[in-house]
Amino acid sequence: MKLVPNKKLTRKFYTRDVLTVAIELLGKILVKNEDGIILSGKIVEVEAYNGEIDEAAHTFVGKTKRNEIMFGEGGFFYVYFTYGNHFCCNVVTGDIGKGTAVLIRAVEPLAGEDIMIKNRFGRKLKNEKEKFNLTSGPGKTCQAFSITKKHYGIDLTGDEIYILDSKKLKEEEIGTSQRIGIKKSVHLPWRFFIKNNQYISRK
DNA sequence: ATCAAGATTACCT
DNA sequence: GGTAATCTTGATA
Repeated sequence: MKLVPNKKLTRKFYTRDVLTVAIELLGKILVKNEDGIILSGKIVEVEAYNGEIDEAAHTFVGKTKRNEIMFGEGGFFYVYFTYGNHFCCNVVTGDIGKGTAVLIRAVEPLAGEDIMIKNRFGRKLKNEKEKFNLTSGPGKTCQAFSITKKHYGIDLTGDEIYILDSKKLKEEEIGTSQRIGIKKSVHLPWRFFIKNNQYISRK
């Protein structure tokens, strides 16, 4: 797919197969622009979820109030709350009715890193090592970006939360593994990450 | 109305 | 390496 560097990804990008979108989202730039505060990060780790064949997907059981947005058109934001503490954010993919989405598991901070530090720790960094604990997981990323239920259903082709294009990664730069933290459909190799990146959640 | 599980994280040994 | 914390959601009655 032909795309222009540093331009916002369009609806067409998102309304494709979930695995294709998941892999191509690596290296792209997640941007949040709210109340004049701009936060951004390079996407370095994702997971694909497909309710049609994947028991771990929230959409596997059919439509509920929580997963409704995942059954809509691609290019919308699916945010959910889990384990009593954490939000996780996803990019809905495919056509209406598919129930597929990509979980953003980790990013590498770009703009607004100082604000992310404040959002995560409420203080300054204690050491250099702590820097890599900023956004190295789905819950951490949402906390750093102040992403909550309030952002459920946002249109990613809009101006509040969106994703910028970037140069396509080479195949050898991308790693694949089983997904993390699930108990069903564990075998599916649907986690994708940028090899040797310091911000991925696990080796 | 009640209950069990969960796409996690931080902290412990 | 292991596990407690914490509460929304979805299922069952």
